[in-house]
Amino acid sequence: MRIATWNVNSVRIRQERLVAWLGRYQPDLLCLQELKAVDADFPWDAVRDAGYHAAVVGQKTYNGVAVLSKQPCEVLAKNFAVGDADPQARLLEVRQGPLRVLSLYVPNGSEIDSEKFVYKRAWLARVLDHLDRTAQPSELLVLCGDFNIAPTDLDVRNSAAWRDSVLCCDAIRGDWQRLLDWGLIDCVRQIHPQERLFSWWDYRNLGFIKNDGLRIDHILATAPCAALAREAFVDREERKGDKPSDHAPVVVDFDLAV
DNA sequence: ATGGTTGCTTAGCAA
Repeated sequence: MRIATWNVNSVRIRQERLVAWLGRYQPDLLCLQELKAVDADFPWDAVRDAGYHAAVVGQKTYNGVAVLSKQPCEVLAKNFAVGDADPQARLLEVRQGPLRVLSLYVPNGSEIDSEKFVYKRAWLARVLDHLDRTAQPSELLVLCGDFNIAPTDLDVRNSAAWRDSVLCCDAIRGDWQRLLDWGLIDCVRQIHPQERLFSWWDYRNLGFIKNDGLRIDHILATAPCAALAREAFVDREERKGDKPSDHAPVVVDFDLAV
């Protein structure tokens, strides 16, 4: 079973690339982030014609997440089920057989001394609360998405420059550690313990040309699920060419049938 | 990480 995650940065402008990528890599499940479109503007027909079902939580202008799947999925949650309603569309949870999958778009956080960073950390705390309430580390569970966290300096090409950013600071890496402590494993790092792999390059500053990259898109899995991971890669090629997303897709293959 | 770029929306925000 191939599971992938990709921040497409507008599903409408990336429609052609998305369909081509589905055809090329044939994921069983693809989690998307930053749709930047309401449900009605999602490219339902193109995705269906590519052979995929879709569950979508859209939003005008910003955010928006989806899960595309070869087999139909049952939607378990759109946004957090308890507490104040999150006005931003950043979470979608689905089930396919014994497997539960979340597509997450963690807030970026802007600057460390900002309300947005407070929201980012509170949002991550709500993810943990969601896991505590609804899941167990012993089940087959995968969290996919743009976490806007580079877990270690190995995940940052120019770590000194990014050290005190919202993607790399101690506070946010502490929040990442709490996800691992809950019982989640970074599948890409498990398979490639020492490789410099990046998933995002800023449009600004010629980030890709200079390979000023960070690994902030992740596939986390519970131990029984991570034990089935066989292969993992970042599709850096997808960042090239005309009108790429600023993120590349991340892929993990599991010895798991649906 | 000043600016730089991209996307949505249509001047300014978010990333």
